[in-house]
Amino acid sequence: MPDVKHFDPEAVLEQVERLFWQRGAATTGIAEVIAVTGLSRSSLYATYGGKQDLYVQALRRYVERRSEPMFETLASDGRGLPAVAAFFDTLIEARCTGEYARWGCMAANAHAGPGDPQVRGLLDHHHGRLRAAMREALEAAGDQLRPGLDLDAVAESLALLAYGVNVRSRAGADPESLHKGVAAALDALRPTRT
Amino acid sequence: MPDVKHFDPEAVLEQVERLFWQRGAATTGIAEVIAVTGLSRSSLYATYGGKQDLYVQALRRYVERRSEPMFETLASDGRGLPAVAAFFDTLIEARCTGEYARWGCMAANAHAGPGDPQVRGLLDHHHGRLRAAMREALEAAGDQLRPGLDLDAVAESLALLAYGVNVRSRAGADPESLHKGVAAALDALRPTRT
DNA sequence: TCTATCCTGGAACGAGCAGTCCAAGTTGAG
DNA sequence: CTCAACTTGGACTGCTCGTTCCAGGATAGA
Repeated sequence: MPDVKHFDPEAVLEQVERLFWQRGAATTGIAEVIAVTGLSRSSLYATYGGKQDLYVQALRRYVERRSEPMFETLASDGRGLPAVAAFFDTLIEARCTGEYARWGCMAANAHAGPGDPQVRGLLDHHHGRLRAAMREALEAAGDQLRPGLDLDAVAESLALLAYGVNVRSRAGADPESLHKGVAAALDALRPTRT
Repeated sequence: MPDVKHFDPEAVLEQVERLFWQRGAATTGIAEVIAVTGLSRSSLYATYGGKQDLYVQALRRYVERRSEPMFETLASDGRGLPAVAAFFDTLIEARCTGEYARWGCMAANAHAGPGDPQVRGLLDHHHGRLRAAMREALEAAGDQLRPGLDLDAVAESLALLAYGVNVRSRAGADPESLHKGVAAALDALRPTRT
């Protein structure tokens, strides 16, 4: 059965992911996808389906291959607040400098689009994973935290803060301001110095 | 000079604002704008220019007429932390229930679009105003706050938090979770109970 | 070598897009 | 009343969109 594809579907999907991540789904045409990936319309539609399917697959890849590793690092770090701080440092660095500067977070960006059910499912999953990882990191913080905190609620607030960082970085926010804001949020969690 | 328009440009602009706010600029066609406003292509293009100009004007109206009043209330309240809490309560209520439920914040949504310079200018202005209002509210908090806080940094962190609320609410986030997250962030600012 | 199968390239399609243009209508000034 | 200025409705244009389709090429098994 000569059914061997002439390209690597995973590698192509990564290119597509980057295109949609940077430019957004609505403002990116199939013609651009073809130009960037180099494959033909037939192969594209045969392999991935239509544009919306393609976008969903790209977003899924982003959540699984880009976000999830960061979440796992955060959850399994074990240092407590320094792990959370490192997470935000890495995030701000990635969002403001280098190859992906001003691309924001593809999942955060996707919130602005139309409310496709598949997309919403991915976004809810993404948020749940972020919050859970944040919560795990906080559980390891012990007495680095002031007493009496509701860790679930704090995890939620830090997850929301991360969305803020992602959103503002896409508009070219000053990384120093972002660092300051994050530092203030984390400082407030620490016990009062005695 | 019979040059009286047959419609109220301001009222039309509000309808356009709501359309772009809810559906986004890229996914809204001029045909929809015409259908909703009831005016003709000629009048639309003669009055507002092309689609991008129209979007910028709608976004400007949103920032000036929707966001700014909330910022002014926050800045001039004078109660301190309760004012900040009330701001977030109102925000979550507006984002999750009623006429504008799941529309998010038009300015936050605009971050996901292409980096148009005019749009970016509006978004930077919007963020600056939010942060400044937050800072003013915090200055009135006095000893409601734990000592030693950097108010600028805290204001930035609360502004970022607001973006998180706006973004997640568009995906239908549970308002209770949002309230919890906000409450945790504000609680952490208070002095340790003695 | 022959054949069945599947992938590939590119032409073609209809729909929808943003934007232009002009004849017709309306209104205040003279 | 007449005219000039301006708005209005809607036909029209050229383009781009996502999607379909098919002839041709490549390949593995018989």
